[in-house]
Amino acid sequence: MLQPGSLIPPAFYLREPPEVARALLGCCLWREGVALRITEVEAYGGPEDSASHGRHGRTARNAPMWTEGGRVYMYLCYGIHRMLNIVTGEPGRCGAVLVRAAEPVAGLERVLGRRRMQEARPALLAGPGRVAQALDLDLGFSGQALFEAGGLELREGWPPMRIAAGPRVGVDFASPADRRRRWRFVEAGSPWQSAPSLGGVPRPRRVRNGDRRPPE
DNA sequence: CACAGGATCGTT
DNA sequence: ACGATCCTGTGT
Repeated sequence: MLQPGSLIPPAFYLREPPEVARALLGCCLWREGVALRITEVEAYGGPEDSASHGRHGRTARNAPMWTEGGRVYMYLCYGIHRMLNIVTGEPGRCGAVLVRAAEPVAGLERVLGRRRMQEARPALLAGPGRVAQALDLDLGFSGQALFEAGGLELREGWPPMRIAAGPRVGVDFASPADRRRRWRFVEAGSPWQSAPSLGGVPRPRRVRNGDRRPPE
């Protein structure tokens, strides 16, 4: 039987988003017997980060990004998917980390049911929409404190051996500099990550026409 | 008040 | 490659 690690204290979150993002790898999200070990994250900053929801200043939707670190910011993406973000920094500062992939460590049956899958393959939890679905999170979780027991919690897990960094996914609308910023972090070598893969685990490529070479 | 488009995913 | 699906942010 797996023991929950200890709750992560508020001070953990009081750093810049990329630092918190790296530290989140290996930590476990717990809710109602389900535990997911975080394997992929992305850092987002304040108004100075043109890829961030904070880029236009504080609004009704993104207000949780300005709250104290360790709280949740949920939003709806493409009208369909719910995204789990972990707020960073002091109150009044804007920053958050998007949880993009995880590895199941407890409550697998319930996760399989929510994801409508028969067995645990990487697609079970590879992608931010899938992570939120596996934890059955909705927008009402915005504002929840991860450092308080009950509801959704963040607890200690097993840190990665090595971390790989790359550019963030799905931010083509941002400035060239912010697009290039390497604020996506994954556990190197983990199969539990979304596409495109980082850190030396080539995802099986679907090739259209026999033995055509992939572009450089 | 209209409208464009998005920190995605599953299927074709 | 595409459609789903809804609400935010911006402009008039």
